[in-house]
Amino acid sequence: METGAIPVGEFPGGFDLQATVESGQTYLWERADGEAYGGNDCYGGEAWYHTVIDGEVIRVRQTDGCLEWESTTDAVPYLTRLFRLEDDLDEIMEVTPADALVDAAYTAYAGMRLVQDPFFPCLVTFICSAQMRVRRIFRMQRALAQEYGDAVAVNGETYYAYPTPERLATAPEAELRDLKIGYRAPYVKQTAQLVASGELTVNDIPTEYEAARDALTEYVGVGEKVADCVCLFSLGHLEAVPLDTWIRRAIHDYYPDCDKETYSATSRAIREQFGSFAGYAQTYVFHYLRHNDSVD
DNA sequence: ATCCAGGATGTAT
DNA sequence: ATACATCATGGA
Repeated sequence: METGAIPVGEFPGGFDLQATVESGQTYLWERADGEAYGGNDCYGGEAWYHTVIDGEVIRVRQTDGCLEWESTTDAVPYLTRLFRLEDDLDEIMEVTPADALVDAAYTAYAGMRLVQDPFFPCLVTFICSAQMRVRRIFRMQRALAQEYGDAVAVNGETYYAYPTPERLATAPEAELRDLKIGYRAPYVKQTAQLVASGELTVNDIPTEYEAARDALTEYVGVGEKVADCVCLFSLGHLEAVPLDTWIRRAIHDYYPDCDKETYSATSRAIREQFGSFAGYAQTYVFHYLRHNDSVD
């Protein structure tokens, strides 16, 4: 295992590993000390997290201003991309209008960054997220990885990669349902088939934001909200604002002028208010509201 | 027991 | 285009 430490405290806006990987924007990192995701506290200030990407294991933890890592490869380029370490948080917060709610969220989770997840895992995790609590989404992804992901053994530990499109495309629907995916099982299978067959891959998704969101809804189980999650958490469209139940409620209560009849109209209104980094504000507010309510 | 969770789909209007 | 029932599962 190679090891290293990235002095993230020196980056504009800093970095908060726990908030970044436990805020419900990515479901691809597992905390080594067990299942505390989505909870109100979490005692995980210096916990290790791990993921598998491109067949490589990456473990990270945060200790006083440093992002420590150990990996089967040089993790720095991966971490820089996956955690968007080059985003200038100070600049982003400066150009994003901060009212009382957004400002409170920024303050509470200073250093939280958006992630940039790999496309297919992000797509499937958010298909699974429909009508599901955050903690259960983590469990579903872990079950999928253990059942269908390639195993990587390092230092006596076994890690599981996220399943490939080919593997999920050929999995019997009944098996997927056994993993407690519920009615999303056929969505996952059919979407995996679209990707595995080459019929609709990430290369077919337009680069422009709204066009990308529309194209993503051609996958099965992907509506406007899930498409926005993929736009924001994988494709780097930082203006995307997924309108889930929490954010809809916040818009209704705090920004009634943006509360329009249709998804796309509300989306446009909220983006006009918060600008090209509206997705950052969305993710902070989502985490802030859900965390303070501490439902799961 | 009843309601709800980071919603989407199929069908009827 | 819009309205509605339906879809699993677990936790409050």
